[in-house]
Amino acid sequence: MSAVTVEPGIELKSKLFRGFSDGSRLSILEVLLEDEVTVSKIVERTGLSQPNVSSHLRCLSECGLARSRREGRHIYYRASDPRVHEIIQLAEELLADSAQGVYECTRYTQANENRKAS
Amino acid sequence: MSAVTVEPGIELKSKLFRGFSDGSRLSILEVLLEDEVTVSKIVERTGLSQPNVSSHLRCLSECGLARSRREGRHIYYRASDPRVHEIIQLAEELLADSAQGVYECTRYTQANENRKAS
DNA sequence: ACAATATATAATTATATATTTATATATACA
DNA sequence: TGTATATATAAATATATAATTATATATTGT
Repeated sequence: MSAVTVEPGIELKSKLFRGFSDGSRLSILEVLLEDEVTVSKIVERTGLSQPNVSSHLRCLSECGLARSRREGRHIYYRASDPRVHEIIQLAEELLADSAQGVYECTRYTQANENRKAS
Repeated sequence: MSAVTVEPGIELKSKLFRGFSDGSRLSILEVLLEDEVTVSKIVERTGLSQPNVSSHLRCLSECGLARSRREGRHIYYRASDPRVHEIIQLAEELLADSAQGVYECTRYTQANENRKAS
Protein backbone atom coordinates (compact mmCIF):
# COMPACT_ATOMS: atom_id res chain seq x y z
CA MET A 1 0.00 0.00 0.00
CA SER A 2 2.30 2.76 -1.25
CA ALA A 3 1.42 6.30 -0.22
CA VAL A 4 0.25 8.60 -2.98
CA THR A 5 2.16 11.83 -2.46
CA VAL A 6 3.86 12.50 -5.78
CA GLU A 7 2.89 14.83 -8.61
CA PRO A 8 -0.85 14.32 -8.47
CA GLY A 9 -2.29 13.37 -11.81
CA ILE A 10 -5.15 14.91 -13.69
CA GLU A 11 -7.64 12.39 -12.42
CA LEU A 12 -6.81 13.18 -8.84
CA LYS A 13 -7.02 16.90 -9.36
CA SER A 14 -10.30 16.86 -11.18
CA LYS A 15 -11.66 14.67 -8.43
CA LEU A 16 -10.63 17.23 -5.88
CA PHE A 17 -12.32 20.02 -7.80
CA ARG A 18 -15.46 17.95 -7.97
CA GLY A 19 -15.63 18.57 -4.25
CA PHE A 20 -16.18 22.24 -4.98
CA SER A 21 -18.23 21.85 -8.11
CA ASP A 22 -21.61 21.23 -6.56
CA GLY A 23 -23.69 23.98 -4.99
CA SER A 24 -24.76 21.91 -2.01
CA ARG A 25 -21.23 20.82 -1.26
CA LEU A 26 -19.87 24.30 -1.64
CA SER A 27 -22.50 25.66 0.76
CA ILE A 28 -21.51 23.05 3.28
CA LEU A 29 -17.84 23.82 2.80
CA GLU A 30 -18.41 27.49 3.40
CA VAL A 31 -20.22 26.73 6.64
CA LEU A 32 -17.31 24.52 7.67
CA LEU A 33 -14.84 27.28 6.90
CA GLU A 34 -16.52 29.57 9.43
CA ASP A 35 -17.09 27.14 12.24
CA GLU A 36 -16.68 23.67 13.50
CA VAL A 37 -20.29 22.48 13.47
CA THR A 38 -22.51 19.47 13.92
CA VAL A 39 -24.36 17.80 11.11
CA SER A 40 -27.69 19.06 12.36
CA LYS A 41 -26.35 22.60 12.38
CA ILE A 42 -25.33 22.18 8.76
CA VAL A 43 -28.76 20.84 7.91
CA GLU A 44 -30.26 23.87 9.62
CA ARG A 45 -28.02 26.40 7.92
CA THR A 46 -28.11 24.99 4.42
CA GLY A 47 -31.70 23.83 4.30
CA LEU A 48 -30.62 20.55 2.74
CA SER A 49 -32.05 17.23 3.86
CA GLN A 50 -30.16 15.33 6.53
CA PRO A 51 -29.26 12.32 4.38
CA ASN A 52 -28.17 14.59 1.59
CA VAL A 53 -25.89 16.52 3.92
CA SER A 54 -24.52 13.28 5.32
CA SER A 55 -23.76 12.03 1.88
CA HIS A 56 -21.95 15.19 0.86
CA LEU A 57 -20.03 15.21 4.12
CA ARG A 58 -18.84 11.73 3.44
CA CYS A 59 -17.63 12.83 0.04
CA LEU A 60 -15.86 15.86 1.48
CA SER A 61 -14.24 13.76 4.20
CA GLU A 62 -13.07 11.09 1.85
CA CYS A 63 -11.63 13.74 -0.43
CA GLY A 64 -9.69 15.20 2.44
CA LEU A 65 -11.59 18.48 2.41
CA ALA A 66 -13.28 17.97 5.77
CA ARG A 67 -12.51 16.34 9.09
CA SER A 68 -14.80 15.16 11.83
CA ARG A 69 -14.76 14.15 15.47
CA ARG A 70 -17.46 12.68 17.59
CA GLU A 71 -18.62 14.26 20.83
CA GLY A 72 -21.43 12.36 22.42
CA ARG A 73 -24.18 11.87 19.93
CA HIS A 74 -22.97 14.76 17.84
CA ILE A 75 -20.37 14.70 15.15
CA TYR A 76 -18.51 17.89 14.53
CA TYR A 77 -17.16 18.69 11.10
CA ARG A 78 -14.60 21.24 10.08
CA ALA A 79 -12.65 22.18 6.98
CA SER A 80 -9.41 20.27 6.93
CA ASP A 81 -7.03 22.71 5.36
CA PRO A 82 -6.66 26.47 5.05
CA ARG A 83 -5.91 26.06 1.38
CA VAL A 84 -9.54 25.10 0.88
CA HIS A 85 -10.32 28.64 1.85
CA GLU A 86 -7.64 30.06 -0.40
CA ILE A 87 -8.90 28.14 -3.39
CA ILE A 88 -12.42 29.42 -2.89
CA GLN A 89 -11.16 32.96 -2.44
CA LEU A 90 -9.13 32.84 -5.62
CA ALA A 91 -12.20 31.64 -7.45
CA GLU A 92 -14.16 34.55 -6.05
CA GLU A 93 -11.57 37.01 -7.25
CA LEU A 94 -11.48 35.44 -10.66
CA LEU A 95 -15.25 35.60 -10.79
CA ALA A 96 -15.30 39.23 -9.81
CA ASP A 97 -13.68 39.89 -13.19
CA SER A 98 -15.33 37.33 -15.41
CA ALA A 99 -18.66 36.67 -13.79
CA GLN A 100 -20.70 37.41 -16.89
CA GLY A 101 -19.09 34.53 -18.69
CA VAL A 102 -19.68 32.03 -15.97
CA TYR A 103 -23.16 33.29 -15.44
CA GLU A 104 -23.90 32.60 -19.08
CA CYS A 105 -22.03 29.30 -19.10
CA THR A 106 -25.18 27.29 -19.48
CA ARG A 107 -23.98 24.68 -21.90
CA TYR A 108 -26.48 22.15 -20.75
CA THR A 109 -29.00 23.93 -18.60
CA GLN A 110 -29.96 26.43 -21.27
CA ALA A 111 -29.67 23.91 -24.05
CA ASN A 112 -32.27 21.78 -22.32
CA GLU A 113 -34.61 24.68 -21.90
CA ASN A 114 -34.17 25.57 -25.53
CA ARG A 115 -35.01 22.06 -26.52
CA LYS A 116 -38.30 22.31 -24.68
CA ALA A 117 -38.93 25.85 -25.92
CA SER A 118 -38.23 25.53 -29.62
CA MET B 1 -28.76 43.90 -18.62
CA SER B 2 -26.93 44.70 -15.36
CA ALA B 3 -23.36 43.46 -15.06
CA VAL B 4 -22.74 40.70 -12.55
CA THR B 5 -19.67 41.80 -10.62
CA VAL B 6 -20.76 41.68 -7.00
CA GLU B 7 -20.12 39.01 -4.34
CA PRO B 8 -20.54 35.98 -6.53
CA GLY B 9 -23.02 33.51 -5.13
CA ILE B 10 -22.63 29.85 -4.49
CA GLU B 11 -24.19 28.87 -7.77
CA LEU B 12 -21.71 30.92 -9.70
CA LYS B 13 -18.74 29.60 -7.81
CA SER B 14 -19.71 25.97 -8.10
CA LYS B 15 -20.25 26.54 -11.79
CA LEU B 16 -16.73 27.88 -12.11
CA PHE B 17 -15.28 24.90 -10.31
CA ARG B 18 -17.18 22.63 -12.65
CA GLY B 19 -14.78 23.94 -15.26
CA PHE B 20 -11.97 22.19 -13.40
CA SER B 21 -13.89 19.16 -12.25
CA ASP B 22 -13.67 17.07 -15.36
CA GLY B 23 -10.52 15.23 -16.36
CA SER B 24 -10.80 16.09 -20.03
CA ARG B 25 -11.35 19.76 -19.33
CA LEU B 26 -8.53 19.90 -16.86
CA SER B 27 -6.15 18.30 -19.35
CA ILE B 28 -7.13 20.89 -21.90
CA LEU B 29 -6.69 23.68 -19.38
CA GLU B 30 -3.23 22.51 -18.51
CA VAL B 31 -2.25 22.51 -22.17
CA LEU B 32 -3.63 26.04 -22.47
CA LEU B 33 -1.62 27.15 -19.47
CA GLU B 34 1.63 26.20 -21.17
CA ASP B 35 0.97 27.51 -24.64
CA GLU B 36 -1.40 29.26 -26.91
CA VAL B 37 -2.43 26.40 -29.17
CA THR B 38 -4.80 25.40 -31.92
CA VAL B 39 -7.68 23.02 -31.46
CA SER B 40 -5.95 20.34 -33.47
CA LYS B 41 -2.90 20.65 -31.27
CA ILE B 42 -5.09 20.10 -28.23
CA VAL B 43 -6.68 17.08 -29.88
CA GLU B 44 -3.21 15.74 -30.57
CA ARG B 45 -1.90 16.33 -27.05
CA THR B 46 -4.89 15.11 -25.11
CA GLY B 47 -5.96 12.23 -27.29
CA LEU B 48 -9.57 13.33 -27.04
CA SER B 49 -11.85 13.40 -30.07
CA GLN B 50 -12.11 16.66 -31.99
CA PRO B 51 -15.79 17.30 -31.26
CA ASN B 52 -15.27 16.50 -27.63
CA VAL B 53 -12.42 18.99 -27.40
CA SER B 54 -14.49 21.59 -29.19
CA SER B 55 -17.33 21.10 -26.80
CA HIS B 56 -15.12 21.45 -23.75
CA LEU B 57 -13.45 24.50 -25.24
CA ARG B 58 -16.80 26.12 -25.67
CA CYS B 59 -17.57 25.46 -22.03
CA LEU B 60 -14.23 26.85 -20.92
CA SER B 61 -14.64 29.94 -23.09
CA GLU B 62 -18.14 30.65 -21.90
CA CYS B 63 -17.01 30.25 -18.33
CA GLY B 64 -14.30 32.80 -18.89
CA LEU B 65 -11.48 30.31 -18.36
CA ALA B 66 -10.22 30.38 -21.94
CA ARG B 67 -9.96 32.87 -24.77
CA SER B 68 -9.58 32.33 -28.49
CA ARG B 69 -8.60 34.12 -31.64
CA ARG B 70 -8.78 33.04 -35.22
CA GLU B 71 -5.77 32.99 -37.51
CA GLY B 72 -6.56 31.69 -40.92
CA ARG B 73 -8.25 28.34 -40.62
CA HIS B 74 -6.86 27.83 -37.17
CA ILE B 75 -8.30 28.98 -33.92
CA TYR B 76 -5.86 29.55 -31.12
CA TYR B 77 -6.93 29.08 -27.53
CA ARG B 78 -5.22 30.24 -24.39
CA ALA B 79 -5.99 30.39 -20.68
CA SER B 80 -7.65 33.66 -19.87
CA ASP B 81 -6.35 34.43 -16.43
CA PRO B 82 -3.23 33.70 -14.37
CA ARG B 83 -5.44 32.86 -11.42
CA VAL B 84 -6.53 29.75 -13.27
CA HIS B 85 -2.98 28.60 -12.85
CA GLU B 86 -2.87 29.61 -9.21
CA ILE B 87 -6.03 27.71 -8.42
CA ILE B 88 -4.69 24.55 -10.00
CA GLN B 89 -1.38 24.95 -8.18
CA LEU B 90 -3.05 25.36 -4.84
CA ALA B 91 -5.02 22.23 -5.51
CA GLU B 92 -1.81 20.40 -6.28
CA GLU B 93 -0.26 21.50 -3.03
CA LEU B 94 -3.31 20.49 -1.11
CA LEU B 95 -3.26 17.14 -2.81
CA ALA B 96 0.39 16.61 -2.02
CA ASP B 97 -0.73 16.40 1.60
CA SER B 98 -4.05 14.64 1.35
CA ALA B 99 -3.84 12.63 -1.80
CA GLN B 100 -4.74 9.34 -0.18
CA GLY B 101 -8.15 10.67 0.76
CA VAL B 102 -8.97 11.97 -2.66
CA TYR B 103 -7.61 8.87 -4.25
CA GLU B 104 -10.05 6.83 -2.24
CA CYS B 105 -12.90 9.28 -2.74
CA THR B 106 -14.80 6.91 -4.93
CA ARG B 107 -18.26 7.51 -3.60
CA TYR B 108 -19.92 6.43 -6.79
CA THR B 109 -17.32 4.77 -8.92
CA GLN B 110 -16.35 2.18 -6.35
CA ALA B 111 -19.92 1.79 -5.13
CA ASN B 112 -20.90 0.75 -8.63
CA GLU B 113 -18.13 -1.78 -8.84
CA ASN B 114 -19.10 -3.14 -5.47
CA ARG B 115 -22.66 -3.49 -6.62
CA LYS B 116 -21.53 -5.66 -9.49
CA ALA B 117 -19.06 -7.58 -7.34
CA SER B 118 -21.16 -8.45 -4.31
C1' DA C 1 -33.06 -3.15 28.30
C1' DC C 2 -35.76 0.81 26.29
C1' DA C 3 -36.82 5.16 24.29
C1' DA C 4 -35.06 9.31 22.19
C1' DT C 5 -31.78 11.74 19.49
C1' DA C 6 -28.07 12.22 16.01
C1' DT C 7 -26.05 10.54 12.11
C1' DA C 8 -25.15 7.21 8.40
C1' DT C 9 -26.37 4.03 4.79
C1' DA C 10 -28.99 1.71 0.97
C1' DA C 11 -32.09 1.64 -2.72
C1' DT C 12 -34.53 4.23 -5.85
C1' DT C 13 -35.42 7.90 -8.92
C1' DA C 14 -34.48 11.92 -11.47
C1' DT C 15 -31.24 14.66 -13.74
C1' DA C 16 -26.93 16.37 -15.54
C1' DT C 17 -23.14 15.58 -18.11
C1' DA C 18 -19.56 13.44 -21.13
C1' DT C 19 -18.80 11.06 -25.31
C1' DT C 20 -19.70 9.50 -29.87
C1' DT C 21 -21.36 9.82 -34.54
C1' DA C 22 -22.80 12.39 -38.18
C1' DT C 23 -23.01 16.78 -40.24
C1' DA C 24 -22.47 21.77 -40.88
C1' DT C 25 -19.76 25.97 -41.27
C1' DA C 26 -15.83 28.64 -42.24
C1' DT C 27 -11.34 29.56 -44.44
C1' DA C 28 -7.71 29.01 -47.76
C1' DC C 29 -5.90 27.63 -51.94
C1' DA C 30 -5.88 25.46 -56.66
C1' DT D 1 -15.93 27.57 -58.22
C1' DG D 2 -14.47 23.40 -56.24
C1' DT D 3 -11.73 20.84 -52.88
C1' DA D 4 -9.25 20.27 -48.70
C1' DT D 5 -8.58 21.51 -43.99
C1' DA D 6 -9.97 23.24 -39.41
C1' DT D 7 -13.40 23.80 -36.23
C1' DA D 8 -18.13 23.84 -34.51
C1' DT D 9 -22.70 22.06 -33.78
C1' DA D 10 -26.63 18.70 -33.22
C1' DA D 11 -28.64 14.44 -32.02
C1' DA D 12 -28.23 10.24 -29.77
C1' DT D 13 -26.40 7.48 -26.21
C1' DA D 14 -24.16 6.14 -22.11
C1' DT D 15 -22.86 7.26 -17.63
C1' DA D 16 -22.27 9.75 -13.39
C1' DT D 17 -24.26 12.13 -9.90
C1' DA D 18 -27.63 14.42 -6.74
C1' DA D 19 -31.71 14.08 -4.12
C1' DT D 20 -35.36 11.45 -1.91
C1' DT D 21 -37.33 7.93 0.85
C1' DA D 22 -36.94 4.43 3.95
C1' DT D 23 -34.15 2.22 7.27
C1' DA D 24 -30.10 1.15 10.09
C1' DT D 25 -26.59 2.26 13.51
C1' DA D 26 -24.61 4.63 17.27
C1' DT D 27 -24.97 7.12 21.70
C1' DT D 28 -27.12 8.90 25.85
C1' DG D 29 -30.27 9.01 29.65
C1' DT D 30 -34.09 6.44 32.06
